[in-house]
Amino acid sequence: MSRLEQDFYRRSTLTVARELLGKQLVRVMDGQRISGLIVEVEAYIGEDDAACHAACGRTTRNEAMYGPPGHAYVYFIYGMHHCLNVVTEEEGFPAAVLIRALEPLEGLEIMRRYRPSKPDRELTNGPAKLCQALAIDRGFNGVNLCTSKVLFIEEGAVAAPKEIEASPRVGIKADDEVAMSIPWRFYPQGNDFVSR
DNA sequence: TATACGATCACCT
DNA sequence: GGTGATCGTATAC
Repeated sequence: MSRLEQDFYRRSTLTVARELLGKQLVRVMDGQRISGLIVEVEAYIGEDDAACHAACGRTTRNEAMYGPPGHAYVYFIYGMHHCLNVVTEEEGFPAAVLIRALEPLEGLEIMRRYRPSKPDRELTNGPAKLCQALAIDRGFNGVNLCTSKVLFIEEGAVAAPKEIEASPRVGIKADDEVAMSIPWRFYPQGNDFVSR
């Protein structure tokens, strides 16, 4: 299966977000593949996007978003959770796609070990859950997904979904009418592994 | 140095 | 449907 090249990420964030659906996120641990199909994403684009971490300008936290496309942006939130993003567009422009949910494919037994006493459906159906299942933490911030041996994205094993739903993003401030009304969350119609 | 809060989850009712 | 956990980061003093 071929890995996505940097040119894939160096495009409009909305295009990258839609096309990431159906691709395969792969984590390699001790020579073992842990992977899943990407089934839910959200786009965060530029300093004008109030919901984007870069809305307040460049800081040490969101540094990776300003970096070259195809790199990971991993941040820590709520004192206990990690979330994984993929940096898009040209270097210097802050934009990224948040990976919100996966459909588990390989390494299920390892995911279950990291998420004890959880049914398979809840292994990776949320941004912090999938990081837990794949053992992704801030150490992966800035990793180049085009060259890394332990974290990357491949062409999906199945055809890209045809029917894509778009809706407002989750978890952003309710009083921000503009950010709330932009439908930049994408997922395949009727997929069982999308978060709620 | 101190404080407030967040792109969430799990568990309670 | 509501709330507590828990801490890095940004911002203010």
